[in-house]
Amino acid sequence: MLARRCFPRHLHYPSNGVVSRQINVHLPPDSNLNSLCVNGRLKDALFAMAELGTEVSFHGYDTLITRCISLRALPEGQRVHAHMIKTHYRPNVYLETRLLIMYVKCGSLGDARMVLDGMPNRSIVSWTSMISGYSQSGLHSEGLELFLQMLRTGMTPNEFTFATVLRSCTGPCGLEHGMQVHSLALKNNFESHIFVGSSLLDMYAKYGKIHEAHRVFDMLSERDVVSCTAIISGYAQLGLDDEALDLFQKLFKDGMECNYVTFASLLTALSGLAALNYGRQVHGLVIRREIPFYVVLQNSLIDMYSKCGNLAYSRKIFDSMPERTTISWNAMLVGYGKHGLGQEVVKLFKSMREVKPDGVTYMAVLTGCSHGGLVDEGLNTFDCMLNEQRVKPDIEHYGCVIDLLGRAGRIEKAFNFIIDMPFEPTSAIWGSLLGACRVHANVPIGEFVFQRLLDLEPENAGNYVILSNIYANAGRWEDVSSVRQLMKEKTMMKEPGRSWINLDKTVHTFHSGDRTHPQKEEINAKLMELFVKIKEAGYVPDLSCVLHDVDDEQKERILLGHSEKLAIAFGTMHTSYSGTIRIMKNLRICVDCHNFAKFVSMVVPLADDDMLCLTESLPNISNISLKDDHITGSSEQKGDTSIPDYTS
DNA sequence: TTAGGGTTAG
Repeated sequence: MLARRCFPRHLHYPSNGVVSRQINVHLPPDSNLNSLCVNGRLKDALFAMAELGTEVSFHGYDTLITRCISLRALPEGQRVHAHMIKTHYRPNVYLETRLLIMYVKCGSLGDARMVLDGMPNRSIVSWTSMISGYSQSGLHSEGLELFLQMLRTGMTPNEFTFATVLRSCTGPCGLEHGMQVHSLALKNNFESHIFVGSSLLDMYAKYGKIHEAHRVFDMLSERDVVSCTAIISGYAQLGLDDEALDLFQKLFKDGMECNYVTFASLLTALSGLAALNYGRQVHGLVIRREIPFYVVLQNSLIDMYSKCGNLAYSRKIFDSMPERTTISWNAMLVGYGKHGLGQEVVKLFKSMREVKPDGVTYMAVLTGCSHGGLVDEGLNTFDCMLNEQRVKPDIEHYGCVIDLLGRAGRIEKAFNFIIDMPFEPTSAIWGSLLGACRVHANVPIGEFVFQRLLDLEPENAGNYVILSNIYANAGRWEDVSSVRQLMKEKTMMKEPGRSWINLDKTVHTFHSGDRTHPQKEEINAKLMELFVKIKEAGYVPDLSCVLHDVDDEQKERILLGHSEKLAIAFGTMHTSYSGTIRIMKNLRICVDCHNFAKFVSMVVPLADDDMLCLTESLPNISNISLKDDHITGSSEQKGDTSIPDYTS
């Protein structure tokens, strides 16, 4: 078009008797490089480049490098770079930066750094691209070091640089560095920039500074799906699940945009809350909004259903996945392990072919074996880990083996394993063995372990309680008194046991021996009714769970007052017997309450539907909708379109 | 030309 406009009008249309002049259009010699690249003929373009020799222009090189970047074509990119050197072409800052970016995108950081180091002049884009390369490869200290080097040259970072370098603020000194970068961002007026702010709040959340993270979030000049997801995820990753859910509901009401990452993060919070109803509705929302079921989201769903007690549904999702990552397998293995299905853990692990196990996989298998009582399988797995040497066991893996041996009653073997392991034992390791000493009544090792724990965490009341438990179990009531006296002197208080149940949007909390609930008489009557029924079914109270020197009748009474039993009795009073009673606890359940719950499940009849649900296919949950500021199920739907629940 | 959020374990 431009060339045409340059020609005088009279030369375009020769009139009769006038001989037209021959027009020669002078295109640059490398003009065909662009069309070759655009048409996907990179190899031909490179051949043309070689033929052209020194006649390749700035635009020609730019076209070639851009194509190499988009194709992540490293060898081809190297040929372009080599051609520049061979023909003594002197690229400008822009073109050298493009070369650097090509190496970064192709994962060749060493070459990228050589380009940067050889640049006589560098732009902010050159620096930022190199820092970004380091940050994306997890080379955080290199990224930070380069950032400092950049500052020393007097270069001022821009919003891209801040958003990038904040990702490198991780590890032991990351918070300190991050706060310094934050100061600099403030000075340059970038704190409220949406990309910089999102990185900042994410950095603070990852260090547990959730208030600072939220403050940055509130300061943002605008909000988008990434910044909203980052703050929700920040709460969820810290285990502040209620807060994550509340914030999601608020932002959702305000019209926040959601994508698969938002829902994956939200599902993490719902898993922590064991909030199956919300989890189901999020699943429904994902379907209704036609959010793509990327692997990350499916992994979150597997985890949510298993943590909410709906393991069969996790497996349905797992089996339906067209593609699985190691995390998908880990989530499923963890699910089986948490449900005590050790055999399933081992079976699934053995069938794991499509992806390689990682450290989390081994943790899941070892804990699964530990909870399922599969000692030999667990030890074999650990040996396998040592032999293969692909994943190096860390102290947590050793901890799992100690737990495995301890739970199985092999206390001395567990003790020797601790002594021989290549790590300094932590309080968690000794704590695991102390728990095993309580279960398997090993007083001498228990006393030794308690002394080690006294050195490591003298203020942990739980260790004193377990030791007193060990003494109580051995009938050494004087020692029990001594330990309790020691606790009193140190003014230690064990966190009291507490259970709660969510009924009709109200949370009912019970403490041990609670007599404060308005329905205490009915609860007590129901408790006695259940007690009689389960005793007939074979339940025998486990009096060893009582740590007081009282007679057996008194021990039974104390056991019956445990908060979870009160919550169970209350649940059966108000929940249809065909439904699930879901109780949350702040502490681990005692053995007697565990047995109590199992027997109650046996004597309280389930409706046939619950049993049938196990074999049902994925139900249609597209009718589930969001109403007002709460996520609720639609009351207008016909038939049962909810995801079935078979956890009772 | 350069940038931000994500799933499993403990």
